[in-house]
Amino acid sequence: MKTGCSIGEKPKGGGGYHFPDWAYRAESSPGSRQIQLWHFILELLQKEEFRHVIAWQQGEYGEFVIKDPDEVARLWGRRKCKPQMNYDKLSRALRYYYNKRILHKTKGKRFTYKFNFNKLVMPNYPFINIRPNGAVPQSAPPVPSASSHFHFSPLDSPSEDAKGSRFSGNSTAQSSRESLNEVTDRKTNSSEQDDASSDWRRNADLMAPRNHVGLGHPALQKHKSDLMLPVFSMPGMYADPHSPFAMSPLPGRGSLLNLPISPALSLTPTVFSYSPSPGLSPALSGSCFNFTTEEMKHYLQAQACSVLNYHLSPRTFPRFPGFMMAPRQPHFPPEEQSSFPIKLQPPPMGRKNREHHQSQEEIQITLQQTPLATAMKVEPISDDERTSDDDLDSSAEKDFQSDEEDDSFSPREDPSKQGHAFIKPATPSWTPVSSASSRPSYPNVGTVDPSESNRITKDFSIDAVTVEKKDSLPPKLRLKRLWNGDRQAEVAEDRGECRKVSCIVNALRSPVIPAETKAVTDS
DNA sequence: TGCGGAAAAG
DNA sequence: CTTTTCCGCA
Repeated sequence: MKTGCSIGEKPKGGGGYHFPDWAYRAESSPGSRQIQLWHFILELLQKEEFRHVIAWQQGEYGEFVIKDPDEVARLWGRRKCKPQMNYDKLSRALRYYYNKRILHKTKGKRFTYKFNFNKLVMPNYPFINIRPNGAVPQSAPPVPSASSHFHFSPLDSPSEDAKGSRFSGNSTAQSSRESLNEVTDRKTNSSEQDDASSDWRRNADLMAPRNHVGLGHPALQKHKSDLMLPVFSMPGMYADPHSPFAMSPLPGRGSLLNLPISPALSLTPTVFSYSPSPGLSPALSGSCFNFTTEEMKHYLQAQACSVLNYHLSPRTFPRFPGFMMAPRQPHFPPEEQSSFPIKLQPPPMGRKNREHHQSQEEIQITLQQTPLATAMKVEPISDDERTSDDDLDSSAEKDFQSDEEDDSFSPREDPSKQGHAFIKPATPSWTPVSSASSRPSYPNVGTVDPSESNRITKDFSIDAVTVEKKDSLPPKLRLKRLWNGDRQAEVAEDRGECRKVSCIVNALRSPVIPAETKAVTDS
């Protein structure tokens, strides 16, 4: 049973790490609990075992290459119990991420895609991790430093305006509090280069870019409460230097991030996410994220924030405790699982039921075939609620599954025990802003390349539309709208959740909020 | 190869 | 909703 197919496994309890309840909540994992493809990809990328199949592309952070498409598809199919899976299908799923801005294709490079970190949160991030004090865990290879600057498209930082102060600037090592503020602020600079030292804040902005733009939509806004990402420190985790997840070697602030979320952020969906498409403005085109370690760190933090703010697809983030994976990592037995029969699923159904059902038999797969497959890290929470626990240890049997398995943790424990810091979202203090409805202006659009702009425009439209009219939208828009809607809903939930937790954030953010609100309103 | 619409499944 | 399945189009 791999987890994949089966439902939940129980975790084992043992070692578990406990995550806050909210981590287990449905809200946290919206929708289907099933693992999402991007998450799966990330898992593969984290494991060395799969390095030959899929790996981070050097040079560009977040960019990865599927070296063996068929294998990846197989693994994915296995995980989802879709024996018929192939790269064509998998890639379609990947393409759906384009609009969500979770991923984008690196043009010109075969089988190469890039995560849009602006949108994703990587809980695992060590950076994020926070130790109370801070040190950063080390291990990670440095983030690439390369060139280092972020180049974001102007889009990202749409209007630069905005909020004004953006960051104060200190260095990285700020207190978490500061972080919060920063986050809150969004803004950005665009691409410029910053010095390394530049703040990540700016980076943060990047993440948040959309806010401005979107700002509006008061209606939409949900204010999310402040959330904090849970972070764990896990040394060792992503060692891959190319991995965006890599830990930062830097000593910096290690503390946790608190991620406050700015109300404003939340709603707007991604309008500007960074999406470098080649077509984009020249500057953008390259797309890229290059950063120094520090920057990366900041960036990540910011991202985290942003994610929250953006509220990506709901499913996207935090919910997975697994994701956070704590310390478990050390053990994945690479071995493959032996063969275990997978549950077959019915033949492909696909679109209109095609007739060809192949025999399911084929389906039966022996997993082992794939040497690669192995334990993967985490999966999202197990499907069932059971709480499981985590499996960290579960080794053996589980392992086999491990590749897919979910890790669950025992719920409700005090995370602190673990040593990881886990932060829950704070309750929001502010009240929702409201509604000023204004249509957003579309700054920068001009700069964008057509395709991109197109997209953006769409988004904007959507937002606007959303605010005003819901139903009339064309289907596509409507979908997007829904998406947004979802988020809103989540927000609400989050709040609740947040409340549970104590947070720090509130105080900090207050100042910010007003600004945002104002901005929105003004528009 | 890659893209994205459409329909359907869960 | 997200992903799977198909498919037609570059």
